[in-house]
Amino acid sequence: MQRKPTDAELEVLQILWKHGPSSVRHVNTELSKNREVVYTTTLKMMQVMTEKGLLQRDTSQRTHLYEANVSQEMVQQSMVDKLVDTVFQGSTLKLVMQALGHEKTSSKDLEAIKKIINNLENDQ
Amino acid sequence: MQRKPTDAELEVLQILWKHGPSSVRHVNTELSKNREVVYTTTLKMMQVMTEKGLLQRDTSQRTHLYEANVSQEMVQQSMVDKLVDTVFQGSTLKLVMQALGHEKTSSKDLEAIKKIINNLENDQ
DNA sequence: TTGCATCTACGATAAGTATCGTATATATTT
DNA sequence: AAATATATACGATACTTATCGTAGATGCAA
Repeated sequence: MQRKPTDAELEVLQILWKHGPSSVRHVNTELSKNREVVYTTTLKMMQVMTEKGLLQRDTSQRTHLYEANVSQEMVQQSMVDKLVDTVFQGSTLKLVMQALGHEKTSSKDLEAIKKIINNLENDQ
Repeated sequence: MQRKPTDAELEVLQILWKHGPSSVRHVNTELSKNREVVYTTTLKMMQVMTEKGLLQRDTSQRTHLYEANVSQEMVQQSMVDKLVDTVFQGSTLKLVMQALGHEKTSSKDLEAIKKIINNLENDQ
């Protein structure tokens, strides 16, 4: 895969995953809901991300349309893998324990997780 | 908290968490098991980490002793929180699903997680 | 006590990240 | 058509990260 996305790049990806192909203007407007960003900063970032292969763009119109060129699932997985690797000694169990132990997870969510575990166990 | 540790800094922290207060020489030797690092690179990094507050050091001897100034649990938690925030839309459930769904988790581990969930449920 | 080994301090550098200003082209409005 | 708004392109800059070389101090061994 390409180099892992930076934090700022992840913000852009989130927006594109959610909204699909978008103009720089749109992404910038969305970003601006959280923090102050100048338009050309967003533009430049998206251009760089395109060079890196994280995005692809349609330049057939004056207003270019960008879309994510990596799937959310792949990025999620590679970031989880990396986290497990670097701070949980390779143990997914430790990660899950830490995640569940601290966060206030709803009982509905806990049930959902149990269901997943049961499915996994039946698969084996 | 202080700024989040970089990847290279995490490697150093891992070693200090595992071995306790250590000399630069020791950390460098450990790091060198994975990749090539020049001694002064490790030294410089640990000096910078000390400035950042990630480490503290005892300079009473010629060979300084460094130890982690942040706990493994806190770093783990803040990294999990951040991951949940930036790529799982704030949903711990999604993170856990992704982690369990992909990794081949042993049935012993799965049982352990179920036990944790049961404990959490009883607490509520 | 002279020389070798080992330590810290410090500066330089290269690469990557994030930010923004200016220039220029293209629409749109008046 | 002229003025205004909106796009992209591109370069400059400041910061951070990672890396390493050199210098100088300190300890130890021959």
